[in-house]
Amino acid sequence: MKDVAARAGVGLKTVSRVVNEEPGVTPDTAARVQAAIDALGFRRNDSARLLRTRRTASVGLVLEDVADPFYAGLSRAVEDVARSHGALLFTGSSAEDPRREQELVLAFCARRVDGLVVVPAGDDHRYLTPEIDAGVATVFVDRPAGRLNADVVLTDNAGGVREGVAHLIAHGHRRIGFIGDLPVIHTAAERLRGYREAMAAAGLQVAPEWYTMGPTTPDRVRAALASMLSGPEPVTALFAGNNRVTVTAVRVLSGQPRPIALVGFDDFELADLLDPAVTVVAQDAPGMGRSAAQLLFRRLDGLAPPEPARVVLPVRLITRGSGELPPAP
Amino acid sequence: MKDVAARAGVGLKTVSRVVNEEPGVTPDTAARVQAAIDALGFRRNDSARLLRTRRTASVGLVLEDVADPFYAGLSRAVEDVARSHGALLFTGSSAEDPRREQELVLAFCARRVDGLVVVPAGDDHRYLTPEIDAGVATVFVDRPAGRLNADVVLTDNAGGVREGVAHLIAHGHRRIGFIGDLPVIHTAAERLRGYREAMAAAGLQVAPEWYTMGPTTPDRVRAALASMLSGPEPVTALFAGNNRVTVTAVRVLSGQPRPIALVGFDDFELADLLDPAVTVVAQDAPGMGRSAAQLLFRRLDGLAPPEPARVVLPVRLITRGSGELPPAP
DNA sequence: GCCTGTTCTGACAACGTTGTCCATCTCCGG
DNA sequence: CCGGAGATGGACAACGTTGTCAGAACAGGC
Repeated sequence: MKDVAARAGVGLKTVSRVVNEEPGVTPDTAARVQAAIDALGFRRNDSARLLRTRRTASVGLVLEDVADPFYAGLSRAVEDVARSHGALLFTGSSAEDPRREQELVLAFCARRVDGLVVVPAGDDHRYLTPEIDAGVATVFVDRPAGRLNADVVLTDNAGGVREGVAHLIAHGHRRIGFIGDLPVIHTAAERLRGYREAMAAAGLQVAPEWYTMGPTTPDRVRAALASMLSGPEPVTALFAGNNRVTVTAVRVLSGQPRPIALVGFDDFELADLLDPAVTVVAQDAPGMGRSAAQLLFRRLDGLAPPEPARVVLPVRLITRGSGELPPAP
Repeated sequence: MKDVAARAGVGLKTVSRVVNEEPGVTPDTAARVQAAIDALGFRRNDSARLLRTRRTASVGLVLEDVADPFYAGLSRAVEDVARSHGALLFTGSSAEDPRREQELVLAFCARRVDGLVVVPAGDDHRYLTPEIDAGVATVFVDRPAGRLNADVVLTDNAGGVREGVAHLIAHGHRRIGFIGDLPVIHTAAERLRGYREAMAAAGLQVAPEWYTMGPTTPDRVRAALASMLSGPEPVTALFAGNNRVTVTAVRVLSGQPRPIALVGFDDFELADLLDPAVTVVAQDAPGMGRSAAQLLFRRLDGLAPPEPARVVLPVRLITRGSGELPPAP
């Protein structure tokens, strides 16, 4: 910038004014400065600029795994909102590891991001208190923060499962299985709650071998399903607690002699092309990302009330066939 | 930092030394400084640090759409490599719009990222020359840069299609259709070339109505397919030029009286569960991301030879059934 | 006691911008 | 011709770090 000023024969500040299109520069000198800029190939250093202005125009996004289609959609929505506010996006995957999440979050804070959108892993986010007090706007998505009262955008997990399970009950099922993710994951616990509530609301007892919570690896899901389908009181229908469970369940059930009804949480591509097509409780990933990001920027612009907001997005039951199979005799 | 120094009764530089774990500080003073840091909740400002050291420890990733599963996998791989080198990742989606790509790239450069991984949109990337000359390491992925000789990591698109089409020919097909993306997209053009070469190699003529290039919206794919399947010489097999085409083709073909053989470029989840299961030419998205990022960091560490590298990753034909259907009589 | 070398420590000037404030210049009305 | 307003331009000090260098403190050898 100094070089540009020298070449154009003006002061440093004048160059700054031209670069920022501030008023108070005659067209004549502006042109001279512009020529010098072009000649020297000058590019403003935004790092320095942002150091001075104390706004970095960037936000950090921490989620479980960018490669997961659900988070990929969420991520894109956050990006779009950020762009519309002129901000750039730092992204990082926590892989469901609280330490890695903390590392990422603190790295973002050290870079002085204006705000943070976080899909929290782990159950204790008090480490964020000093950062939030220091002014980093923070919005949690998909799950609430642990031991911290902060903005959060959620899906109606329990309600969605209730609806899905009620759907199975309405089609005559009484013995319904549930396979969920690790119980420490908030969404997984909520979904289990929805399952229990729906069964209770219909006056149905839940046998302990009908539900199981744990890692959603294909092997474990396969084993869990096998044990639900054998025994004296085999289930006639299954509610799959997430995407990965649903896919594995479809694989296992397609090799099953009796048809087993299935409803899955979270929609996925091609669900309608399978045989039978898979009924799902669909959540709106881009919608969650959008809400979270919008809330974040409202905070940054000082347009949100001081107390933490809690947004719960509705889900939608998409009936496609697999949930409408009658119970095998 | 000044406050910390004052509170600990030491000089500014000593605090800096403690924070950076530089040698030459007595344990005694180090402890005093640390206490002051904790008391004041001090966090080093990395923006300022990086302004001074002239290394931002961050790289920019520009791709078409983070929400696309292919790029999501690529993105995650880049992130992992970046993390292992202690760098943070800026992400942005170009939506296949050259102007938006340029905006993103220049914004990243203005932030002085150390390097750039770009899935190029458009056909002219000369705007990057000054940035590259200024020292921003740049690696292109999936497609080469337009009018610019730079590092690039590609998939063997033409070879993959040749293999897929040869597979169809081996199963007795002679009239094979091809539906590809916009011809300005390098990968689309390469795949068309592969199709032509495979047909020519087998001594087969290609009727003009057997192939078509354009936007891969469901409507257009549907229309293209309809016209290939009608007429005096209907195709008996189809090669789908990408993911989205394959999915639409599966939808259309499932409603078709005669079975039509199908091979798609790029694998997708559940391809094995469809009926018939879909044969694909699989490319390795994480592998591409990894290669590109590794190449980038080798450049940054000065370990790569000066001339631009060109890496071509192999593809893999995964036979599942849809490509083995015999031609309808 | 003095010199030498070895630790430590801190002042100071960068890094590349922008905000503040003052100096100049031009133009107009009185 | 003068005073003042309004435009234009530039000097300087931040922003929060780190690299350089020189000084202070301390020990050891003669």
